[in-house]
Amino acid sequence: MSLTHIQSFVAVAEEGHVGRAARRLHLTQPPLSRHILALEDELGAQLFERTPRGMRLLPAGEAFLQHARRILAEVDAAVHTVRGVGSERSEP
Amino acid sequence: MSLTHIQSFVAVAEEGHVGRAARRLHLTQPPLSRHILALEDELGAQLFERTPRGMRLLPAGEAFLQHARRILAEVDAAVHTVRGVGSERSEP
DNA sequence: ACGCGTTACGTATCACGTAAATATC
DNA sequence: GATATTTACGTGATACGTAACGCGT
Repeated sequence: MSLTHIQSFVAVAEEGHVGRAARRLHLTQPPLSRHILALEDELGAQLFERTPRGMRLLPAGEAFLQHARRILAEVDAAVHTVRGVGSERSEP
Repeated sequence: MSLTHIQSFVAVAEEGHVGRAARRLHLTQPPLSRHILALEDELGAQLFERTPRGMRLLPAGEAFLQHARRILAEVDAAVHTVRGVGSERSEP
């Protein structure tokens, strides 16, 4: 499991479409599709239903989405916090 | 930034020692040391003070540690949740 | 036939481990 | 000189993109 895979998952979940998500992430479809397959394989559960129109979240996917968003938010918070603390050298 | 780097950081923070953390992670020192350096580079802040006895957390490192633990806990929760939901196929 | 996701495959990048270097006591 | 981290360097694994495929409408 990697943060990249999680970001990919969230993008596909939000777009409901691998192609659009790929463009949003500045990536091509195949690697993005592989991210999702790797996640599903690692979790041992199908996260999306493949329809002719795109990708629909399954219950397991909805559950994962909530955690995925919190993970990414926490990573963001970590970065901002450290950058804040890190710049506290000598106050101007 | 990767989950591996974050795990490495937590291990070093807890052990205060790259060598011990490396053994705990079943890894050698060099890659582990590089994980920390990569994190510090990416965050633009020094996380540890290098002493002859090992590694001591700096304020920025302490701040990051809290977030790091929450990230890893959230990842764990995500995995367990999905595995739980995923096994709800047809109840036995 | 079209639009979607996936698989095949070749190449560039990344990440490891062994070995050597650097630094502090 | 011993113990700690870090850099050098060679090799195996990863991950991308292009192209070809499979499937349903």
